[in-house]
Formats: sequence, C-alpha cells, structure tokens
Amino acid sequence: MPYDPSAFPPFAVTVDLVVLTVRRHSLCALAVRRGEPPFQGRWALPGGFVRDDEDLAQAAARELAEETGLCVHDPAVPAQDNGAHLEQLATYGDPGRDPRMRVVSVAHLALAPDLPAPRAGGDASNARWAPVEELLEQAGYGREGEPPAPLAFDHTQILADGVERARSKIEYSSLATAFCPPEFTVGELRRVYEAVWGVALDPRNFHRKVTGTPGFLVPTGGTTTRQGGRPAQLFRAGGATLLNPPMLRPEV
Amino acid sequence: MPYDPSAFPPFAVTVDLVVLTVRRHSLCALAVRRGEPPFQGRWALPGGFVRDDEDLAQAAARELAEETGLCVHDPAVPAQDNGAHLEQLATYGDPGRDPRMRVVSVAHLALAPDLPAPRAGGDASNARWAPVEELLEQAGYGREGEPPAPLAFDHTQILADGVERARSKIEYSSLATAFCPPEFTVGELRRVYEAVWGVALDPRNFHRKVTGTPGFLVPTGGTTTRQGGRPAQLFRAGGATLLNPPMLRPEV
DNA sequence: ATCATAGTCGTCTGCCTGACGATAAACACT
DNA sequence: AGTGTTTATCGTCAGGCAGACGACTATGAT
Repeated sequence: MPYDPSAFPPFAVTVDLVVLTVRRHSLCALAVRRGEPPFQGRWALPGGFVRDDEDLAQAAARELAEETGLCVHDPAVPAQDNGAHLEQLATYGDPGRDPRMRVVSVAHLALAPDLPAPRAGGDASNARWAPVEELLEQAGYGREGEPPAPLAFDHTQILADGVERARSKIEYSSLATAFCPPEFTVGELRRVYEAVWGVALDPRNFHRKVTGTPGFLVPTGGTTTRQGGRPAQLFRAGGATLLNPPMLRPEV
Repeated sequence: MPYDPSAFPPFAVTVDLVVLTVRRHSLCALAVRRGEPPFQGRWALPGGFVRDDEDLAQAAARELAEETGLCVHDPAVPAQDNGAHLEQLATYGDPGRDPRMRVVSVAHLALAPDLPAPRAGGDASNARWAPVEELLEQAGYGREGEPPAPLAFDHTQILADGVERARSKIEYSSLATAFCPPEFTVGELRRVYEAVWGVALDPRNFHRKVTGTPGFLVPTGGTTTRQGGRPAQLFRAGGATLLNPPMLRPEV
C-alpha cells in the first residue's frame, strides 16, 4: 500500500513549555492567560503550533524566546551566558485533550535563572511566574480576587511531570546551575536545590559535596557579599554534566 | 482568532517501538524489514500510524501486540504475567525525517522477556531479533549475505536513545525484571544486567545487593537448576519500583 | 570419585554521607 | 570600638555501602 494521505488521520502538533525558575526561594513556573476559547481566561502553559519548516526543538526555542526573551543555551558554546536549558519532556496526545480537534503536544522543559518580569505579547497581566505548588493544587488559584481554577487542558499533568523531571534530574546532573546566573556562590546553588526539592540542606555537607565533585564548579576568583554575611567565593558551572556519585535527595 | 484549520500545518503522527530483550547473553532489539518505499528492503523499528480514537500509549500497545503478540503489563495488576513493560521514550519530528511528508513519531520503549521467534504479519523473514551493537554500528549488517545498511529513517538514533534509557533506568529501578520470566533466579537477573550494560558483575556482590534491597525480590519458595550447578532460589519481582540506593553501573 | 559449574554466605577495607562543632569574615547595631 | 547576626568554610566522627575476594554448598558431567 503506497503513500495515501487518506490512510492516516491528520493531527495538529504543538509544543508546550514548562518554564521553571527559582524566585524568592520557591520554584516557579511560567503561566499565561488564555485569551480565547476553550478555557478562555484560564491560566495555561505557554505553547503554540509547530511550523511547517522547523523541528520540535526549534519550535520550543522559538516559543520560549517569544514568551520570555530567553535564548537557549547551546551546549556547543559553553562560554555562552544567560541561556536557558531546554529539553524535551514528553508527548501528550489523548484524543479529547483539546475539545476542538486532535492535538498532539510535545512538551518541553526549560530551566532559567531568575528573570525580570515576564511578558506575553507585551501584556504583563497575561503572564506570570507562579509557585508550582500553587499551580498544582487541585483547586488552583487565580490572581488576587480571581476564582481559583486549575490550568487549562491537561497542563496540570504536564507541569507535574516537568517538575518531577527537574527534581530528579538535579540529583545526578549539574542541571541546577541552569537556575543560577553565570556566576554564583555555593550558597546560591544550595538555595536552588532547597527550592526545587522543598527541603533544607546542611550547608556544610552541601559545600563539601559540590566543591568536591570534579568538574561541577569552577572558581572564578571573585567573591561576593550579595547574600550578606561573610563573602563567598564565586563559581561558574564546570564542564561536568553527570554527577557521580549523585547528590541524593533526602528521604521524606 | 478562533479555530481555523488553515492556521496550522497538518502532521501525520506515528508510534515507533524500541523492543528490547535479552537473548543468548546479549541485548537484542526487534527489527522489521520494510516492504515498501522509502527505504524498501531495509530494516527498521516496528511502528505505525496512531489511529483517530486511540491515545499514544494505546497505539504503542497495539503495535507491540501486532508485532510480537505481547500484552502490556499493567502496573495495576501486579500478579499479571508475561506482560511487557512499555513507556514513552521521546518524540522525533525533524522536517524531512520522512521524505514523503511531515511525520512526527512518538517513540516508545518496550522491555520483554526472551520470546519465541518474532512474527511480522506471520512472515518470519521480515522480522528478527538483532543484537543492538549490530544495529547501531555505523555500517549496519544485513542477514546472511545481505548488504550492510543502517536502519531506515532516523531509527538508529531512536534505538540508541532507547538503549541508553534502558541502560540507565535499570540502575535505579527494578525494571531489569521486565527482561525476566515470571520466576527467575538471582543469576538470571545478573545476566540481564550484564547483557544490558555489557560488563561482568561480581556474582557475590550482586547477590548481596539485590537480595538486600527490600521489595526488589520476593522468594517463591521454589528452586531451579536450569542453569546448571547448584540449584538456585526462584524469585518474583517485588512491588518496589525504585531502588534506593541505586545499583551503580561500573565505570568505564 | 573427581571435576566443573553455579549459588550463597562472610570478611575486610575504603569511600561517602549525615550530624554537628568550630572558626572566619562581612554587616548592623549600640 | 564592641557586640550580635548572618553566611561561608573547614574539620571530625560514626555508620552504611560497595568492591575485592575467600570459603563453602549443591548439583550434573566424566
């Protein structure tokens, strides 16, 4: 049976983004307000259709730039700064996940340092950083005075999967540095782990672990006192991407 | 802008399967011969179009059953036997990965115990279990006398990603039991690890590790001598899915 | 009977981690 | 200037786990 367009059903393919950052000691995700049905007025993950001539990673990078202005960090250019980490997360394709038509969404996970205010088409009221616990709660929350509502479509599930991916991946990779500015202290990195995992870590053991793992951190020579207290050494992310042995998440 | 079918390009969506098993001490993948262009006559991963009314996991399970006769093991029915493990792997959507049209393929990873001969539409010459190193080699191999050729489309990449997923996932989960029959010995489980990782493991340390991890193995009371030597205790897979601490792959 | 094979139990040593004491270097008060 | 607070950093110690490897057991093959 040769190529026959009628032999398969047509799908729309989108990319949705779980964009995570750490703000004020808590893990936050980017949410945008839907301006059109279905789920008009509800919060959702940013995303959009994949264009005819781009691959999935390009589509995700484009959407990320449109929503946040972030460039994607290219692993081939390790000196590049301020780039976000972007990776494919999973694909969601239940019939009926979009009431309009059959849509398959290839979700991506992006990790970014703390950013200035988000923008969605320049309209700040239609985009926000929200703590993930807030977005994941069954009831959901709106902004001040808005009715609580969960995220549109199956985006609560996608967000949960993205958060779990981030939580487990910083255990055995140096990915947590993607949440940090180009130069950072051990304490700032520890606060990233604490925010992502929602636990408190011992500063002394954490310091020993991260400075003792070859290739994880590279001292830049500078120091900073922006956190108060004794000045701390500044580091850049080293070349190592896999931590062996891993940094173990404390039990329960 | 309301729903407008012309606003997005139409895609075909397929599922492709990386089906892995362990045969004769080596990790093997299922390959099927393509009967039509493009890549006619070349080996490829099994797969097919997602139907209008099924979700992605259903489509993958259906393809798996069509190609191998395997049922998917439902985690909700732990007593079920002979079921394969199935999980989503990643999605591949480069424009041009299929010369006919824009196809997005949601690859799935299936792990199965050693099986009788494969069947592809009943024709055994069009399906085979091939060692993964053979399929992944740049040049590729055909069967006896056939010209070497790599897998069709981007299936070499998909297979490589699936193999790497399996290799890393048996480190920290009990997934290796999916390669074993319902009842198995510690030695058989060790040979699974050795085949998947391509290394030799110390039988004594391995025995201590797996029998000492609570919930990993449950003794059935029986013994077997099918491997020769002293009779070995038989086990079933226990309920634990996450191994903590993990089983570490030896370096290099 | 002897050997080969595979399974199972122990021992020892070194590494890593968690718990936690102690010191250092900044800033904010008074 | 002194005192307290905050954060960073170094050190110590005990317990757990993994790698290396010795020893013994129970089967089938010769």
